Amino acid sequence: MLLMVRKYKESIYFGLALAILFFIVQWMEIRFLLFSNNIQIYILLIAILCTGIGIWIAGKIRTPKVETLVIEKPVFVNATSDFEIDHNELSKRKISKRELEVLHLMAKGKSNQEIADELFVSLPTIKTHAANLFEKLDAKRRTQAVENAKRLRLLN
Amino acid sequence: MLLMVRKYKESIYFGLALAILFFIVQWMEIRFLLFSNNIQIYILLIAILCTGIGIWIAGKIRTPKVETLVIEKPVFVNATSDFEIDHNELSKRKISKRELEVLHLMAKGKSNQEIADELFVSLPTIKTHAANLFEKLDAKRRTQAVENAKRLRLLN
DNA sequence: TATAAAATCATGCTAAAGTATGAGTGAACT
DNA sequence: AGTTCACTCATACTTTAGCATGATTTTATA
Repeated sequence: MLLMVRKYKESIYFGLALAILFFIVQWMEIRFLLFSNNIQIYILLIAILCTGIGIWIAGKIRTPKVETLVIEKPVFVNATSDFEIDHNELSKRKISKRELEVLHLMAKGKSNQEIADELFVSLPTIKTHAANLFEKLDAKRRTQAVENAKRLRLLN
Repeated sequence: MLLMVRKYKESIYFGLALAILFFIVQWMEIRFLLFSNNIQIYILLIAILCTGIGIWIAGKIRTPKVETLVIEKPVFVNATSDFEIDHNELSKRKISKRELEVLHLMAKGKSNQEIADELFVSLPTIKTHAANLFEKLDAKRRTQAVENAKRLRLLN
């Protein structure tokens, strides 16, 4: 309960402010201080007041514009400097030789057409290989496939 | 004159909005649609509306209070080659901070739409950044851009 | 306070990527 | 001989990427 009060503090304040406003309105009506024939001015005051409240609320609830600075912290994991492909991961994911070949060329930034030309096969073939790779690497796009493959040590 | 309009654009908009609001009020009064005996509900609507407007205005006129958030990103490297970003290459190619940000997300395998969502900007904006990046990295495709960036030590 | 640079957004377009589905071929294995 | 599997190709389709161009707005800076 108390936690909820804290969490929605601003909203509750706003509600309270509105409630108080209405008591004032009521009171003014009763006292005949309300210039009912000139309601515009009255509404103007409400409008300006509430706009002010809105600005105040915004100031309270606004999230500060965060500027992210990424600091790369090196973590030494493995003293061997030379890359070695993870054959275990390869067979676990049932990635074929041809698919790996396509993956390599994809990682080099080649287009499907370029890969097809390089491997002397047709464009649809490369697309099939690519689709199979995405499936096997849990990727939706080639960039993601390459990224995942590097993470899994299938590429360097 | 025109400059003033520009400078106080938000205020002018607010004034105009208020004016329109009053015309509506006037019109409702004329039409007898205004529930004058149940004015509280009416005022409630005005109050909520204007609070919303206030929040909107605050969002527009707020000074960007930047707060730097430092994220330590663990980078797995082998002992021989620890990665360090080549700031020289960055400035030589005039790659801006925002562009580098986009490049990082591209390297993670995100789509333009995902990048746009993550950075709270529109899709065309990301496309522009991407196009500029390709130009600056001598790349034709995003995969190639990422590959080149890694080669130039702008990414790891 | 002008000016330049960076960042944003839009639109209309073409090219490429990706999806879904089906199907043929040849090698390897039992 | 039959089965499995990698590899190949195709067609039709949808989505995303990328290009060109121009404009506005922010932000930094001289």
